Amino acid sequence: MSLKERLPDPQIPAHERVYRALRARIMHGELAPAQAMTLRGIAGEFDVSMTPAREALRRLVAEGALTVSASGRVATPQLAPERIEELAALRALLEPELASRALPRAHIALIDRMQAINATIGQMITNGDATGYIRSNLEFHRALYLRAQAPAMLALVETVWLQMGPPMRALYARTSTPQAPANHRKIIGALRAGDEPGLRLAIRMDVTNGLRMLVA
Amino acid sequence: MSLKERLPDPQIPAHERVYRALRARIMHGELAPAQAMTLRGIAGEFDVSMTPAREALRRLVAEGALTVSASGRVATPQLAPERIEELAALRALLEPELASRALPRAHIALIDRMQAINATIGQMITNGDATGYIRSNLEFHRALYLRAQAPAMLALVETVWLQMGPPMRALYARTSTPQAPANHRKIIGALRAGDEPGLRLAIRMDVTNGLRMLVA
DNA sequence: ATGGCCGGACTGTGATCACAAATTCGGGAT
DNA sequence: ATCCCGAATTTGTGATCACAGTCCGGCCAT
Repeated sequence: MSLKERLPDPQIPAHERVYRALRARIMHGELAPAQAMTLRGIAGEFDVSMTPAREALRRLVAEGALTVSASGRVATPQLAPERIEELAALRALLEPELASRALPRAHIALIDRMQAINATIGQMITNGDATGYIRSNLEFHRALYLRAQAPAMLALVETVWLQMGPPMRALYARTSTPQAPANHRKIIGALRAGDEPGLRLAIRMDVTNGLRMLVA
Repeated sequence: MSLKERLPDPQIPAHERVYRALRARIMHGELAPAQAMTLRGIAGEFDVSMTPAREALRRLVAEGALTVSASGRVATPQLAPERIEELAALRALLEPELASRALPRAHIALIDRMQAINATIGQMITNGDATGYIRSNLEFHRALYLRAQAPAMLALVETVWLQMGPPMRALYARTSTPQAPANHRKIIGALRAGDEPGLRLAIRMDVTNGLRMLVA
């Protein structure tokens, strides 16, 4: 053995696989704030060596999804309330712009899909599935923003989502009555009506309502 | 020799040193678009092994400063005009907000410093120092935005600056009459007057004027 | 001369190891 | 019981290497 043994590695590199898995965990709120992780721990969990594990972690640190202490230890960040408000302000700034750009390209099929996703969100709430709720919620927004044809802007918003992952988890640990579906219905309504100002407002409300619950 | 030989490595890790150097190069427009680089080349240049070189490059890729081909080669991106416009739109969206938040905290010393930086910008222009011009220009903006107490927002803007580095270089290779100082004087004036709407407008004009030159 | 092909050099990926710093934990003194 | 200190373990950093895929050169056939 030792230096060969390359079995199911078609196309996607190991560091990418680790990165995607960890990123999903963080964004969907599966990790609590200030949760520490070690290179060897991650490497062992994904059955890779330290090298790809280190690359994946470093990449997440670069995106602000993880913080690194002075000694090099990495952990999910413990955000101060002002930082959470700042991230929410960024969402309130960027997402209406993305929605506005997507509006002209939002055809019926998209709106129907968003409505379906919104139904899924309702199910997640009744099931008490916090992770599934967060994931579906982001999927709802991403489905719309993808139509904006603005990859750089979307990438920025996604890093903001990433940074809000752990706080979101902490939120759903204490409260349990999200009102996202109602806001989302307003978004869908504005889309149907082609009402650009209404859409911007609905998006902003949806984003800042989530915030209000987070810091309250 | 071989595995020891750790001479002047106090505090700052090798991968960080490489990262900072490359980041500055890119952001200040020292690298042309579509400029390729190799792991071993970077490693050799900074007298480190491939490992820290790889980490530095991966980090820059994560920030959008570099692109990686399907085969793993990294290079500075060759941005399509729509991408450049998108980045400029992001600046126009984020920077007025940062300026607005900095306004209440902008004391005289800061304004004086910005005026001094603006004078330096003028020198850079007369000297024909493109890199120095870009660097001073960003320094002017960063000096203001630092007062906004919004680290996440500033970090996002800086990654946008990073992505615009290579195109900026390409710009100053063909034109040579930046009008930044005039816009900057308007910014300083609005700061002195405590005029928030005027400040937002001046910032937006400064940003979009640079764009107009970029795509023209 | 030109177009396709084949070989070698080059490049990124991942594993493994040496090393130093840091963290942790247990025992002893107060 | 509490605090402190030192040793053992754990942890990140960086170097080196094997390997496979890619890229670039010249060479041969047409």
